[in-house]
Amino acid sequence: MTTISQLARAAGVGVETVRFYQRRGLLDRPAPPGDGKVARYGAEHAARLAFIRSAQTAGFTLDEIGELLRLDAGDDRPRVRDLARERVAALDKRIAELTRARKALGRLARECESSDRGPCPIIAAFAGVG
Amino acid sequence: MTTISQLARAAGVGVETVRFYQRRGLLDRPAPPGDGKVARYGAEHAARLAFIRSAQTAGFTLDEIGELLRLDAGDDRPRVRDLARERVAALDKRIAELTRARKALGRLARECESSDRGPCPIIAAFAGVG
DNA sequence: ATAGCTTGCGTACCATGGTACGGAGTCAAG
DNA sequence: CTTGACTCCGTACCATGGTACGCAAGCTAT
Repeated sequence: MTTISQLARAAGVGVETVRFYQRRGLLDRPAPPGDGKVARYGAEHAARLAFIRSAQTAGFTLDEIGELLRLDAGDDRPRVRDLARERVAALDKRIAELTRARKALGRLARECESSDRGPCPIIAAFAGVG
Repeated sequence: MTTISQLARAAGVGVETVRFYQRRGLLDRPAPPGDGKVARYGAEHAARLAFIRSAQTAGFTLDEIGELLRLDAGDDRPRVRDLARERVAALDKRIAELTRARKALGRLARECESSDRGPCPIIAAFAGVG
């Protein structure tokens, strides 16, 4: 049983971030304290927080993570798979976009470095000249 | 010489977006109209707008694009190259992150699909069980 | 000439994921 | 018994890239 700041430190996030997740409905607020006046957090809170951070690194948005958490209780595996497939497709799309941008820019940077004569190829490309 | 809405349509953006770029200082406002009362935009505005959209697809932020536009006037090619290299590095980093996420999630999705027995591997992974 | 569409302008709002601040309460140590 | 550290809570603010709204003035078609 820990306090909010210990919970946050253990997960590598800020106290404000924990509260933010609570407001978002991703993380329970612990039961109001009975006699002691500071609420205590337990292992289930730490696990939930770890889940959120894990899912985040897999590219899920907080809204999607909220849905995954609700799904965690039930057993709607087809829905979980749909979410995962959607996310994989979105990741593939984004990776392809970034890869295109990276190649184009890398090429321009090499061209620019290869000579200082004439207009800068990078600027020229954006200006539609090249 | 066109109106703002024609300029926007030609570039495939909304009128509000053109105004947004003007407020950001990326795009000039045309000279106040003399006798006719509607301001007219010329080829240089269209070119500037195209530049912005181009640089955006290369992954530059609007702030960086502002700097590129200022650099376009001068000839500080080393600075342009620095910006391009920074952007390439950032793109590489982001691509690597997304690729990691994509692989992990793709693997989990396949595992989940291969069997409906036991807990869902996707949820289990996020929960730290697997 | 009058309705209705654009223009120009400022301001407010959207999503996304946080971060910061102010104020009140509680707790332990000096 | 006061200081400092921490908690709780709401609300406001940050960056990023727009989108929408409201209003007045001018343009155009009937």
